[in-house]
Amino acid sequence: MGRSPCCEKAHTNKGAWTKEEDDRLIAYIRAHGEGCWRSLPKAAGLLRCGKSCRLRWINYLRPDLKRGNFTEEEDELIIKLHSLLGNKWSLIAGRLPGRTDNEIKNYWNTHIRRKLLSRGIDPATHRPLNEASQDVTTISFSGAKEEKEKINTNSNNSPIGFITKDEKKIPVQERCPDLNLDLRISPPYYQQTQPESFKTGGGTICFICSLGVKNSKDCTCSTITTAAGSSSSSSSHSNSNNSSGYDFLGLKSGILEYRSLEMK
DNA sequence: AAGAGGACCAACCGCGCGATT
DNA sequence: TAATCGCGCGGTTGGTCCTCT
Repeated sequence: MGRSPCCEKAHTNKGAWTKEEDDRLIAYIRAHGEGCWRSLPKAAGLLRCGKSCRLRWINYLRPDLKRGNFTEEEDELIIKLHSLLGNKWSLIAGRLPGRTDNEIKNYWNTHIRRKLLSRGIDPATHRPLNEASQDVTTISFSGAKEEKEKINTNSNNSPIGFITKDEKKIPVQERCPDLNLDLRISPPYYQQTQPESFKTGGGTICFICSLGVKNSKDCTCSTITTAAGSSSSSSSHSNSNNSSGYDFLGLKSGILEYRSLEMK
């Protein structure tokens, strides 16, 4: 299937953006909103391709971006999410308010990779380095049992650092030892910036909506408040449930089929 | 002071996917 | 049903800054 180039490369600027280009882009998007990236450069008077404009806006110019260093909490959350999702930077970014996929990707490659390596963890598999030679490609809870013996031989290496006292009593380490279906984080950033049409009466939105998916058939906004409020935790290391808990990644509600997730 | 090498990060590139025609 | 469009994603590149020798 053929594919036309995204822009006339001969007549577009490349490389670093100038202040003037930034100003033009910001002014245009303020006036007309995001979208139609293909036609935006011409309309905004920019000699850039649409993709370049989109990237510049999303990664650098968006007003809601959080600049500055990552906090320790963000570090740990990224590690946790990466162990679940692999290199799905956009999904990970969706759970970190004000952070972009590109920023997280860069941060992962420059900081967290080293951090994990220094802990003796393989950044690709989130398993101890001396297990790294095994080809682990799929997250599987049922597989934990089968690997029990293998893993027991490496019990001197603890996984990513989220193990609890209770878990230490049982020398079984799952592939994703911290994959807690009750895992909860604070409500996503989108909740605060959602247009009114995305808010339910109680002000809580579902996972789908939190990712910015509009009018999805999977939207459970109408039921999530009840579900979150009535959920109970069976995990030994879940935090104390509160009624504002968030259905992390939609695992509890079954929106995300975590068993089919694959790690690269 | 200056050069080398590494770290960091903005930006580019190619591809996949869903929507549209 | 196939072709095309437009967008978004993940991988990679290249320029700049920093640190070390």
